[in-house]
Amino acid sequence: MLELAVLGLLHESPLHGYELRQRLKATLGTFRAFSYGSLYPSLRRMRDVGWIAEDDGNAEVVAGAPALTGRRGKIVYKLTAEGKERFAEMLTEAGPSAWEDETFGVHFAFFSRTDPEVRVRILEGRRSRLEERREGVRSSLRSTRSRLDSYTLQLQEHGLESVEREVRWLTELIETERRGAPPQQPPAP
Amino acid sequence: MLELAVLGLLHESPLHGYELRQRLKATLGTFRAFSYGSLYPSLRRMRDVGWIAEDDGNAEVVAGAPALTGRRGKIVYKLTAEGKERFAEMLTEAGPSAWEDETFGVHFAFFSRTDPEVRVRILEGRRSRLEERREGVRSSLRSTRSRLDSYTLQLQEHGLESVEREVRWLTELIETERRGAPPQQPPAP
DNA sequence: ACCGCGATGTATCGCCGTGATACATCGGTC
DNA sequence: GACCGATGTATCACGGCGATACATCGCGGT
Repeated sequence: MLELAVLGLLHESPLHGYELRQRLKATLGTFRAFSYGSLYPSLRRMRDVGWIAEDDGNAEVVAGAPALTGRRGKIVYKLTAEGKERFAEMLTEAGPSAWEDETFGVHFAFFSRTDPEVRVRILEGRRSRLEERREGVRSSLRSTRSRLDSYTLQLQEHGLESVEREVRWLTELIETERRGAPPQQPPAP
Repeated sequence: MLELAVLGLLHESPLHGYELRQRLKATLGTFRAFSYGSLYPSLRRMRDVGWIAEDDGNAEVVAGAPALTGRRGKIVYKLTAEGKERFAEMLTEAGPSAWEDETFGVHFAFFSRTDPEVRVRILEGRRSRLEERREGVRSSLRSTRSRLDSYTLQLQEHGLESVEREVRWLTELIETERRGAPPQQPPAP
């Protein structure tokens, strides 16, 4: 989850923790935050298993004073070969884990590096997931509508509309995918 | 959070765990699930601090065989006086904790038992929370739009529209509240 | 020249909720 | 009379969150 996101961002360029978090926010947007409380431990774990490494760049600078003062500089991470492999693997996995609430957004964010067939499968998986949920809400609403106070009803209906909207969005995306060209890409003249 | 929800549901009628979870799903809808993994421990804690109690109803039945077989029946919980107090207190708290993502839905679900002024304050708090987020996304979008691939862009814009929709919904609710009558309630003739 | 302050930067900790799993009972159906 | 899905209670490892701590940097104000 977080790991996939980190791998994906580091795939573009080496980054340090703070930057990583900014990019996370900018890339995932409203969808998910990811606090430092999960980011730093995650970075440590990924470093320990060797998917990422500290990129000390060119450490040709003075080697005396900094050490004495306990000076702590930025810690820049970059992908290792293993990390790249792992990232590629993760992008081909189109199982349920790819279309759950928490996961889908991250997978989607890296769709431009995902195989077209996998993309469609994930989008469809996500859609049926939401369709199930929609039916659940609908039937629950049918059977309990009269018993609910107006606020609860309001909440239910707002939720239902959100899901419906999401389904429409996915349907459009799927059609676009099927049509061949991902968003814009006019055929060569 | 879960505690508020449980208190609110038990306020209507005594329930056992399984039922509680069904009601949770039906009441909160798409908004939040709450698994047994949090429900049962929470019930235990709330019982320990005395907000709820096991309602053994009329235990006038046979007292022999069941005990011998280690028979485990339903465990029905009901609110204690303390629990009712605590619930009332929670409903008057209109702080940031009431309009965060995870919390808002639960508070909203019990609006019919919440003071009108508190309702408006929570709705407004929620709205400004979302407006902040919206501005964040917008400015991040303004400054990075050109650098984003079409999928990331798609995700951003979908997220932005979701937030905008939510804000509109809240604005309508606030206006309805201000107009006096919570959804339906004609003034006495 | 100095102070303060907000942004940058790394890190930890307790809390809460999830999803998987286990296990037992009950009411039907074939 | 055997099976099965719904009902019912419970636990555990795991992941992420929010608060918090602390240090540095660059900047504007006086």
